[in-house]
Amino acid sequence: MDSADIKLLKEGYLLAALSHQEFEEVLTHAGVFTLMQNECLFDQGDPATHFFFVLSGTVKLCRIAPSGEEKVMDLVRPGHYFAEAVMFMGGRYPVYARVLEPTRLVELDNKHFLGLLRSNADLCMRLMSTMSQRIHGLVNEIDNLTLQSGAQRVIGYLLQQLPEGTAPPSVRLTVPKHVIASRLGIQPETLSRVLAKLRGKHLIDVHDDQIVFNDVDALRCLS
Amino acid sequence: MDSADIKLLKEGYLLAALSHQEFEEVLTHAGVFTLMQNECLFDQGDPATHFFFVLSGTVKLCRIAPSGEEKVMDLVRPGHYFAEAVMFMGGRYPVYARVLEPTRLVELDNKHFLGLLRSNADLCMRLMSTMSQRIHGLVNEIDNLTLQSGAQRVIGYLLQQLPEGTAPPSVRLTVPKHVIASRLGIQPETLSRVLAKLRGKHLIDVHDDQIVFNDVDALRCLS
DNA sequence: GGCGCGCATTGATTTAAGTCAACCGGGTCC
DNA sequence: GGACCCGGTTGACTTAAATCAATGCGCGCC
Repeated sequence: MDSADIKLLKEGYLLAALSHQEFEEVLTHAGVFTLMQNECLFDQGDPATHFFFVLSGTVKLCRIAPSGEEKVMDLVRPGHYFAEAVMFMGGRYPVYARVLEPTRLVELDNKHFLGLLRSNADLCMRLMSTMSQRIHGLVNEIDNLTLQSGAQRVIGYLLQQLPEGTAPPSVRLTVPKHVIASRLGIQPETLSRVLAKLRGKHLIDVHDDQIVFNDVDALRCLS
Repeated sequence: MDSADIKLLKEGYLLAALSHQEFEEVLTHAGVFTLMQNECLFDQGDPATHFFFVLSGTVKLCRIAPSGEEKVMDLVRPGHYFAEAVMFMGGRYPVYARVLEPTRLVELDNKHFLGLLRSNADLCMRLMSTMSQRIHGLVNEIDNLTLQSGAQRVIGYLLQQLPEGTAPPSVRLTVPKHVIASRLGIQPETLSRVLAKLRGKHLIDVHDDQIVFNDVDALRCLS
């Protein structure tokens, strides 16, 4: 773990609650490692012993239906945690985790971290805050899935990816399109058609994984 | 608040972490009141100042789409909390709350409770545990919405309502059917048709809000 | 180069669920 | 009693999205 990594981890919202000494202690209980493209971190149902922080790369969290098809529940990017809530459900990961590209991760030991939580109210507050945000995100997700059309979800997703103040406004899709489709709860074909339609209306231009927005406001009011 | 109420509240998982003295103090900051059928507790977007515990009755938590249609996010029954995660999102309720029948509630003051959390690690642990369960529930919900058919969701819901070891196995729908439909993300007509179909296959019998299961195992393997 | 493979796109078709409309039975109110 | 409303059911029809199938394209590999 180089100094940039440590900086990223330390500045992540959660651990900012720790004193220098506590942070050092966390490091002694933390593992750092790299997974290669498509490697699996844990399977749905595996005993949950750690939670994770992404240093670089992308992690895909999925559910699999009995029928075999999979639904991407979340895509985790550098600077974010995942599976930290599982720590309290005592048991098993409710999703499986796989990386989409070479990905470097920090793993934090649940047992040790629970001990730390007992002695640090600030840390508790921060963890509760992140969990609460996650809940809010999931509620929004359900809202989207039940009250919005596929096209609206696509537009919402694109706008969400849009960084602040770029001109011309554009996004780069960093994950394969079929993964985005699953993330949005639609089929790849449907995603393709939605993008084609938006292109037809000259609201966006698509060049491979690069999407240029011609009229952000118009898109906003469609979502 | 009579002694049965106090017992229910005290035995609810969350507050069991409190000493007798702490519990008494919580009571001094807690309000108890009754809402009549269809009364609104808070609106989506209202500033969140309290969270709640249901003593009796049923609370409906909803989102409203721009189009005006609503999606029931959750139905909260006696012995359970709601809106406790909102406490950390600083701000506003992400759903609106309305009661389906005369309902008695305990309201707990966010500010005071946050203070209590700072001084009581056990309480933190319990709250994190309930939040984590909520997350798990929401993940399952998304799974259901994206990977299962409407019929499967109906069956799953019915089985979930089924109490342990009743013979003959049956459930009583305590909320109007159109509310259940919205809860499941389908239209009332669809719910009606699914039930009719199950009835046609002699898997269940329906008499108004009473549903008798003729073959629980067959239903289980359909869900 | 030629071959195969995976991903994306496009078209044709199917299907699950939504929409629209009619009807029924139970409750309430005049 | 009759008029009304509300919730649920059922039927006819529409529609959004899934499915199936064909094609194209980039890429690695022998």
